[in-house]
Amino acid sequence: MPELPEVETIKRTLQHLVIGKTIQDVEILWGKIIKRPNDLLQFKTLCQGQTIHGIDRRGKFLKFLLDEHVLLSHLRMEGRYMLQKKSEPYEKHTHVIFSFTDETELRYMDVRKFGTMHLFLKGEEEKHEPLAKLGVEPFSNEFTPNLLQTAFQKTARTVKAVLLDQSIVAGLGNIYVDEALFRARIHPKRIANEISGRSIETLHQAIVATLKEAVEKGGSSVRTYVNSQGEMGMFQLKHCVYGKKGEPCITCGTEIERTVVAQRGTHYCPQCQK
DNA sequence: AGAGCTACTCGGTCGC
DNA sequence: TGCGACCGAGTAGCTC
Repeated sequence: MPELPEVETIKRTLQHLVIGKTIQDVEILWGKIIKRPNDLLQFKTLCQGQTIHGIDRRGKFLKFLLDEHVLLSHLRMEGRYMLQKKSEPYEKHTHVIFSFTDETELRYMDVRKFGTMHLFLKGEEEKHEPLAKLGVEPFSNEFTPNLLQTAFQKTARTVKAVLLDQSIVAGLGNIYVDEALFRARIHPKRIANEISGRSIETLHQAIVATLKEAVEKGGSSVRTYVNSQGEMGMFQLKHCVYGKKGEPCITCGTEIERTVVAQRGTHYCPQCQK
């Protein structure tokens, strides 16, 4: 489940692999991945001949910077990119193939077929869905305890639901919300507008620290997730609560519990998190 | 009006 | 072995 640290890791890996390459052709084996433009032939035609000049990240979206266009790619749960030789056979679940003018091609694979791609003219992408309503980047100066406080004050949703809301902070997902809440010792079901300013400050620090450590470790490898060079991220070794149901809390030894909050499986320590 | 739900997209996995 | 429930990110569309 690529969240910000995994997408950041993939971005850095892909930068080394595809910057400077020119797209010769695009093959689309599962059309529903392409959300914009509507017409698949138009998507192909617009990509053809364009060179990849850079790769950015916004929230959990990858941004491929082309000559005239920007290609947004969201991996959802299990999307992956692989740079492979054209001569290599397609692996299972390969859905979109960007073949370059050299002997290689960038292949998008996705077991769940949930991933999306949007193509925009440069500068247009921030004005439309899916980026238009995206919240602040957690590593930017805009992400402050004050911003969290303002968002928390005006809602009776659970703190977990608010942190998963991409229109407030972009890039947090199920794993890192659980980990950040554990670090901040806040129960995931706490109501956002009932959390003290001091706790919000702790939570803010916990979010930034958790994400920074995860990026340094190359993200988490959950299920089949592998970055585009085939390496496994190592942050899952650092998980304190996610996927640890029944295991002792590293702080107090109490068994980690699993519940459902905001329609998501949620792991927490019933002793430490209040 | 706007906040906050639910349905929907998929297929591997798991439990019965 | 077969079948249905489940999971989950983001958004459309619904309800209250």
